[in-house]
Amino acid sequence: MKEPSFFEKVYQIVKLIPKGRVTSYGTIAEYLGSKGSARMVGWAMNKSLSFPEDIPAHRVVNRKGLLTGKIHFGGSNTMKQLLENEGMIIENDQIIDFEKFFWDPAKELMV
DNA sequence: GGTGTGACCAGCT
DNA sequence: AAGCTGGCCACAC
Repeated sequence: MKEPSFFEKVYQIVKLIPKGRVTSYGTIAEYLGSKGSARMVGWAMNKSLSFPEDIPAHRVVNRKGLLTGKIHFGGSNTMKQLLENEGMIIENDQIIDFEKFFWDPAKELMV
């Protein structure tokens, strides 16, 4: 059988993100072995919105903890609402204490 | 089948 | 110091 593509791996990682945690595109890309493919991760999220699967794309933000992808959630602050619903604080489209909520797969999955 | 794009990141000018 | 380009891989037209 075929191995999961970079694209598929991204979904696996995102779905593994625990509630109340967030991660960045570059981190996922780096974890997959392609640090420079950070763009692919975000782009994969865009497609995930069209997929019937439950991809918590709102838990994935950029390196600065900025909700760069909220625009694709409909242009509204839907992404912000989801994150706040999980117990985090968002201000000016930016996650407060981003480092504290940061979820690193390389550390969490690697035990 | 080639070109362009894409929710990024980091380095160079 | 800040702005911009390059790079990565996969999909859409």
